[in-house]
Amino acid sequence: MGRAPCCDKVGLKKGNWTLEEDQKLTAYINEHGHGSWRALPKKAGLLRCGKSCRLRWTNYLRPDIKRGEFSASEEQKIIQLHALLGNKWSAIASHLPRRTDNEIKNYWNTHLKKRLIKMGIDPVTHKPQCSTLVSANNYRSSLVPASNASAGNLSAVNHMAQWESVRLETEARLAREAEMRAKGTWRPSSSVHYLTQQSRSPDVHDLSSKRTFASVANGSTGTGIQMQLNAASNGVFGELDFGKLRADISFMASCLVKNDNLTTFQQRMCSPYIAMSETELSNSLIKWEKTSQSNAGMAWSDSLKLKSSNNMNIAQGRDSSSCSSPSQASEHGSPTSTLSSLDLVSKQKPNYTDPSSQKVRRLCWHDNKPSNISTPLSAFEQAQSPPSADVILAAWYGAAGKGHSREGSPSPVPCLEEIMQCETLNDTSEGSLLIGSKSSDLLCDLELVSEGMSSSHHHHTSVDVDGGDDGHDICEISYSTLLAEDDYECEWTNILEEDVEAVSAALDDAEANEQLSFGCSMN
DNA sequence: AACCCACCCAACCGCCTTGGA
DNA sequence: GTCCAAGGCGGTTGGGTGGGT
Repeated sequence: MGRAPCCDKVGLKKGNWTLEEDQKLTAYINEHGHGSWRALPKKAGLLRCGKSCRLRWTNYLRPDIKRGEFSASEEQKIIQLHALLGNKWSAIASHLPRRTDNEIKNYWNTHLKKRLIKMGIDPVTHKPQCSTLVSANNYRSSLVPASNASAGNLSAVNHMAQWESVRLETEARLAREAEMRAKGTWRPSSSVHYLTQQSRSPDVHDLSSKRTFASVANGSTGTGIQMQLNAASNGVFGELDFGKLRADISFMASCLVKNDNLTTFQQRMCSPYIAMSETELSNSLIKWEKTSQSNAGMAWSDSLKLKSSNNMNIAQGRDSSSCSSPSQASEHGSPTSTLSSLDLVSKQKPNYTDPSSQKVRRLCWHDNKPSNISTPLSAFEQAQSPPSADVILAAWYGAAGKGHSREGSPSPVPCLEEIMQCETLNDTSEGSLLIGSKSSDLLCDLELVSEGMSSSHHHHTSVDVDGGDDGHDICEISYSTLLAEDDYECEWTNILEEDVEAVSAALDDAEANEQLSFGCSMN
């Protein structure tokens, strides 16, 4: 038995809509809203089925839809999104404001698909159908800004797609979680691994007193990052299994080097501001790796229990990010740079959601920059874009390798924080930092909720991991600014109580069973 | 002018999902 | 848990259109 029709179609009109019908439908919806689509045609005096009315409205008559030619950037976006999502037209449409899924679908089928085929690109896989290098390059340049295109290769596109996919999934996840939190139904992952009580530093505040906490560290074996954030009342950060972190970053970097994916990495990280060549960066990282072995035993065999001394007096609403220079940051209480460390240069961020209250933080080498990483400081001082991959990698390495780099800070955690916050450099109020790794079980679903750097904004940072098709896992640190402060406060409260309970219990269990250990080996 | 053909895209079809009873 | 209505979604259709012969 076939499916029953959506409505009784006897006597109903089909085919193209007339102007009169459009006017009737528009007038009715403007006055009454659409309500039940099934009932609408009768009420509106139309001899159409409800479904037909709905489609006509959503795809054509709705006032908030944009019609007409697609811009180059829209085309580029459609191709990118199609590479990630396939024929998920509604999902694609959700990233193209005011465009309907139907319109995008049609445009794809009639224009873009053919264009790709002409270029020798399989429109399904987005990979070259044959070795038509010129066409493939054209394809790449249609996806990658010109400033980047020269440095990349086609694999960059695929990786970008994977990364973008992760980002989209993370966005969706965060949205889901936010919704759950708003409903008070959110719970941390059941497979949470926490640090043992013993591993916590005395200077880390007791969890139960934390103002800010929302951490899910989905523990697994191997090379992942395990973090626990015991957010102090005056800021963020607590403990981190830096042995694993370092091992993972090290592994990641070697994979990147081995697999010739640094270009991809650079592109995704920093676009036009790539100060080092791929070879230069590879060599630097390898060299650094060798030279760092000597102190690795000490620096990485211990679980570093950390409290950020770079917590920027958040409780007082101050932080170094609101300073216009490192020296000012220092005056505001942030520690000064000592070793070959990172420091922050804050600059006013253009086009920010709230320019008056937001500052841009930029990572740069302040002094004693590692000699084997030739990052020209001026390039970053002048740049109006996120720092390049070498700086970020160097930041991780610098942080990891030196153990710590700041006076008064026993740990590199501040550097991690800086890396996260560096994402505020993005042109929008949200962004992400992505790190690839070849470990198949790279873990980590960490979420940090902290009070924002300014009094009027809260920042939401998370780390997520997902697997790429090519065997690489991708760790994403995403960042967003939540502007709906009231909602956020509500969410915040909900999280706090639940998490304190959950984490306390987890800590107790861990302590009792000695399930968790830190100071993982480096291999 | 008439015909053919390829192309475009609005609209349709049918399956799937969701949410309420 | 089941049923069902409503809406969402993606694949496909077919009428309109324009260019070529």
